[in-house]
Amino acid sequence: MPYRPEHKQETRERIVESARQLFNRRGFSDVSIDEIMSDAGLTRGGFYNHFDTKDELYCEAVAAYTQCNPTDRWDGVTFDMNGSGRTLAHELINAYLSSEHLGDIDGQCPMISLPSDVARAGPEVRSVYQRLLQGMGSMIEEGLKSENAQTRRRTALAITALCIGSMVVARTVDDEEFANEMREASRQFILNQDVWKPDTT
Amino acid sequence: MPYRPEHKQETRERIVESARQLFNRRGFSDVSIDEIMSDAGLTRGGFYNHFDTKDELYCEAVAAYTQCNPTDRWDGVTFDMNGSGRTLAHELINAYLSSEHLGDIDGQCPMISLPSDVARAGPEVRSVYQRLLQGMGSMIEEGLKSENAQTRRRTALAITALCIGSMVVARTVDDEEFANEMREASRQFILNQDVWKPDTT
DNA sequence: TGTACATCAGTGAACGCGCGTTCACTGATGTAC
DNA sequence: TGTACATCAGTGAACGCGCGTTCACTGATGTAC
Repeated sequence: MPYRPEHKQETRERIVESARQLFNRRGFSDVSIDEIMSDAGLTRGGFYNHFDTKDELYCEAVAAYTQCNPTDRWDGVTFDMNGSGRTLAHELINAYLSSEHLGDIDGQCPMISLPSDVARAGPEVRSVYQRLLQGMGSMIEEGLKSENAQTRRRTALAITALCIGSMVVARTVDDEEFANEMREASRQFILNQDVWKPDTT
Repeated sequence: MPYRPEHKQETRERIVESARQLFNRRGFSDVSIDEIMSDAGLTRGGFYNHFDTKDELYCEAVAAYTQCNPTDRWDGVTFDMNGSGRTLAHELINAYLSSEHLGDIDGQCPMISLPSDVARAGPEVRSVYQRLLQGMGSMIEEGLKSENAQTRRRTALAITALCIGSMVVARTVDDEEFANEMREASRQFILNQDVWKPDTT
């Protein structure tokens, strides 16, 4: 056994992390395997020791985001309201719609950076993406005051779409001021809705 | 003068229209000039009689959508509520968030099909895109009841982000039922807001 | 503790292919007579 | 009305390049003795 058993796994994770960041920045098609491998401190040829095809890496890179707890990921960027009675849903929304998250292209949620790419991708990637989406929807739903279940679910879906949509749109424009106006308008709009659990307002 | 003076312009428009549809379907990078030209009934070489680079065509293809009146474009898919007191904003939202618009990949608004591509594109494309965005925001703002101007503008921006976002997200998932749930939940959420001009409810 | 060895993660040259772009040409067309 | 011609939109072979993928190899490593 020439290398420690964890060695190969660690290299693989390094490749996935490089890929995730590069895909976030420039999409799937415009990033080459050469670039990913060299970003991970390796050379082209080794890639196929770890993956069968570039598509397989694409799935893993999108899934990689799911595997971290979202609160871990956004811990550094939550607003300073800790210790208050706010729900997880509020923390999530404030962090998700923060200017830090908008600027953090490498660390950004792939639902913001990759929706068009995923819409054209194969069923594996798309189902990974849908799981992310439903996870976010569930977290938001938990913060809503209890009316009938269908209303809650629908409201949660709409708010999820608004969180993602405003950030997607904000990322497309060059005009940074307009981008932040869009982001902040959406954040206020969501928080001002009369749908949240009473202890969160 | 070997051809009618409009001849070249017509060919050019045919190329732009083919490009717009193919980009909508598969994005900028994954569509080749060969495909576009052959879709327009032409061959590769002629492309450079009309455009200097592929990027120039990209700008025109996104802009092409702006040049039609949005109400013209969506006329065929508006809900059957004509003659009622509904505002243009309501018509727009119902058409934009219709299942017809979700399914019409070729004719779909480029803000839905291309946000990730545009986020990575050059400043020309991005500014064309921003104009589309602001146009939609203005149309929605006209349907809002008059409070102070800033509140109106912010509300309009959030609703714009939700219209686009829910459709972007709905397009990414394979599960058609979930996609339509997302779309319909967002549509209801928007129309149920207590922000619209009284004559529209 | 020191050495010889088998393993396999990583290397880098090479492949075939499709791309954006170029260019010498062709032939359909409107015009001049 | 008929013909000869100049124009230029459109053709298709060719280019150089970068891509995803393959493969014979190398050399760092943990293990056996």
